[in-house]
Amino acid sequence: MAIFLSTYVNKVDRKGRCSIPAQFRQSLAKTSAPGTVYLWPSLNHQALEGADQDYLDVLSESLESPDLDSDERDMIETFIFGKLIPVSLDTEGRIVLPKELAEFAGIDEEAAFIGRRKTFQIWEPGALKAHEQTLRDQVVRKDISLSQIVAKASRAAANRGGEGA
Amino acid sequence: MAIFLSTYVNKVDRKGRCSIPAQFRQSLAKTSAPGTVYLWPSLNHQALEGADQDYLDVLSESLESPDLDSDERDMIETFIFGKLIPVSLDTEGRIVLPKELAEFAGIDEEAAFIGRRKTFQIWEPGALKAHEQTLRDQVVRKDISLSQIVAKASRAAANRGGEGA
DNA sequence: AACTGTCCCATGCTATCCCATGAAAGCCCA
DNA sequence: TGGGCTTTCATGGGATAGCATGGGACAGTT
Repeated sequence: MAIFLSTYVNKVDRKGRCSIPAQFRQSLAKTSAPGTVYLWPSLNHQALEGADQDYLDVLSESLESPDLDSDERDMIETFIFGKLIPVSLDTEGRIVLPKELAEFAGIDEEAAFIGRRKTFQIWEPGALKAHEQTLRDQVVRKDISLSQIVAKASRAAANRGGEGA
Repeated sequence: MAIFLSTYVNKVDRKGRCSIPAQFRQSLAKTSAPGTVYLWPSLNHQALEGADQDYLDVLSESLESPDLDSDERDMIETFIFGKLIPVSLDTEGRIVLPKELAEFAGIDEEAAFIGRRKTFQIWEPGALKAHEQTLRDQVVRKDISLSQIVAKASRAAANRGGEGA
């Protein structure tokens, strides 16, 4: 599965085309479908989410879980798989941003790709900046620190008995 | 088995014909009956459900399971298999929407195809929009996020005895 | 002979492919 | 260490093929 890191801002031309950052492409190259990325509107932000085939396979499998209530399943089927658009890269490594997705995210001339490990997001750069500011305020207000989070997670994993991912 | 993704809105001409989205057709091409789709009225919505031959085979087989109580079996046999209409694609990849089904879903000039992985739905576009709005409100109210659902599902899978994805 | 449903052909639009250009970054050699 | 060279990328435009859509012809049916 591809890993996406860092942030890149690329232009969107008037055909709606946009280069996938070279780093992302290198990561995609090792997946089962190197020439395709999957895009969908984010559930929680005015932004797009993206992932590779392998990630979606995992997601698809987790939907088979009987522990999910049918509301949640219906929602995911409608909002993720129903909105999912497979987009293929051209020989230059570009994708065409589907119109409705670009509109949803308010993307016009530029698109900010932000890596989020197994997935990435695509934002209108201004909206991303605003969003980051909001998050940063929360960090300050809640006094969050990285080492604290790591400590908390590993303590919880230990309590579960050790097989946590 | 074919996988259906994304949403497409196509016109219905005055003969009742309607193009199956090209992506759906490509997916159908790999199934055991590429030129046929099966349609039936949805149990839960004013919409149509569709699938390929292979999916129905699986469904049919699962009806043989002794774990199913007879009410459920009866319901599926009556409302799915009893209402099922096989529809064949013409050389342009179009189907004719059976009148009673189009009426049931309130489809007149346009039809929205929404992929749901192994099946798809056909909605009157306005009705679909309303339905999506309802679901989106639920997402906000319940504060649902995708990563949360994936985490929940994979944790459940681990507890069932697997070693976690 | 009229009607319904199927098949085939025509058309315009949109998306996909291919080639060209310019800038930036890395590399090599002096 | 610095300058020039090469390669990689991002970006742009034009040509081409695929697709959605519409109309007409033909055949089967009643």
